[in-house]
Amino acid sequence: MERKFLHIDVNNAFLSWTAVERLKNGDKLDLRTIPSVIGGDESKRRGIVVAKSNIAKKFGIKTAEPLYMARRKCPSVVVVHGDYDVYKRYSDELYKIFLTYTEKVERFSIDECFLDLTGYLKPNEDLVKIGIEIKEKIKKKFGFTVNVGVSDDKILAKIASDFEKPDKLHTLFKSEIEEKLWNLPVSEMFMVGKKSIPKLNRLGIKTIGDLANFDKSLLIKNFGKYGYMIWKYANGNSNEEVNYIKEKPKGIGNSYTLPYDVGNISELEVILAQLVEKVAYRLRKEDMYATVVNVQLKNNNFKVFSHQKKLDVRTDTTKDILKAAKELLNELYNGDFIRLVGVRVDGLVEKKEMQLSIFDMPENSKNKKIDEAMDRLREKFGEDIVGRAIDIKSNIDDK
DNA sequence: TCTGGGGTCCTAGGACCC
DNA sequence: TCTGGGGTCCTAGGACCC
Repeated sequence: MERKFLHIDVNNAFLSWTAVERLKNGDKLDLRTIPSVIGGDESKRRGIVVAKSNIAKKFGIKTAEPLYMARRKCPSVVVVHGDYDVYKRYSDELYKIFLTYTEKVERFSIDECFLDLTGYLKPNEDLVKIGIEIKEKIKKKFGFTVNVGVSDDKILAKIASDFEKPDKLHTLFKSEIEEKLWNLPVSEMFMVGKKSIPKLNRLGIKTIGDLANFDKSLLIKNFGKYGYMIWKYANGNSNEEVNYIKEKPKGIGNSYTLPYDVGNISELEVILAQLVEKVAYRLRKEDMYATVVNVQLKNNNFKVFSHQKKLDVRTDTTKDILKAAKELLNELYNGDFIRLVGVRVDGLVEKKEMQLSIFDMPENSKNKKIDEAMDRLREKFGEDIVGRAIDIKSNIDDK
C-alpha cells in the first residue's frame, strides 16, 4: 500500500512562539516584522543566535552564529531571550492537534512532528488536503505558521517541508524526486553536514542527483554505513517508519559553559557537583539506572575531551554518579583553562522490581533517602531550590 | 563585545578471550 | 622467542540533528 506521511515544521519556531506569546500578553510589536533573534546572554558567554526572524535572515544572520556577528550584519537587530516553558507549551498543543488525525505521531524535536496517515484517511480524503487543513488550523488557532511536507517516504516528507518557507505545503513523492530534488546541491541534503560536503565534492558529487546515481558500493567504501544511508535518502527509499511510541532516553547529560575560564580543579569540582545533581535528578525522574558515567571538558581553545567509565553496579544515586564523575575529572584534567564542563550518564536501563535486593543495602538506602528528599524539594519549589552555586557564581561575575 | 545545549549514532583501536 | 583470526567489550572522538 502506498504510504502517506506528513512532516510538520514550525517556521522559525522559537522566534515565532516568542512573538505570538508577546502579542498575547499585550505587546504591540510583532518580533516577526523586524530584524530579531532569540539569543543567549552574552555576559555569560551564551551569546549565540538560537532562532531568527525572516527579516534577520535577509541580513544574512545565521542560526548558531555569535550575536556580535549578527549585530555586525544588522546593527539594529533586536535580541530576545528564549523561554523554554512557553515553547514546551506550544509544542504540546501542536502534538494534541496532530493526534486528532492519527495516533502515529512522532515528536522529532520540540518543533517538528512526523505523521503517518497510512490507513487513517477516509476514501474521499486526500493527503494534501489534510496537510492544508492542519496548516490553516494552526495558523488560525495560534497565529504562527508551519511548513508541511507531504510524501510517500518519511525522509522525503522531511526534505519537502524544508523547501520554500514560510507557511507553505510541498509534496515530494518518490515520483517527483528527479524533478524536485536531484537538481539541488548536495549541501541541501538532510544528514549531509559541512564535514561531508567537501568529501562528497571530491568524489564528483555536487548535486543530490549525483549522490542518488553514484555507485552504491563506492559510497559505502568511502563513508561506511553513513554512505549507504544518504544514498538511500537521496533515492527516496529511506523506508523509515514513524516512531510514534515514545522511546526511553539512551543517555542524559547536562553541560555548562562557565562565565569565565577556570584553571583550577577544585572550582571545576563545584560545577561538576551541580551538574551531577541535575543529571541524577533527571535520571531518577525517568525511572532508570545508569551504567556509564561520562565527563567532558572544553578548554579555552575549544578543544573538547572526555573520559567515561562503566560502573560496576548500575545506579541512580547522586553520590555514586558524583564519585565516578570526580574520578573521571581528575584523570581528565591536565591544567588547561576550561570553558565548559559536561556530565552525562549513558547505557541507561529501565528499573525493574527484580534487582531491589542489591540496592536494599543499608548504605544504598541511606543515599536513596537523601536523593528522595532532595527530589521532593525540587518538585515542590522548582529545580533551582537545591544547589545554586552556579547561579551565585554568575551573579558575582555580573557585578 | 568570540563561538549554547541536548541528543543519537558510528568508528577505530586496544584489551581480552577462545 | 618472528606470533592467526574471530568475536565482544570498552573507550575516545567525531559527525550530524534540532
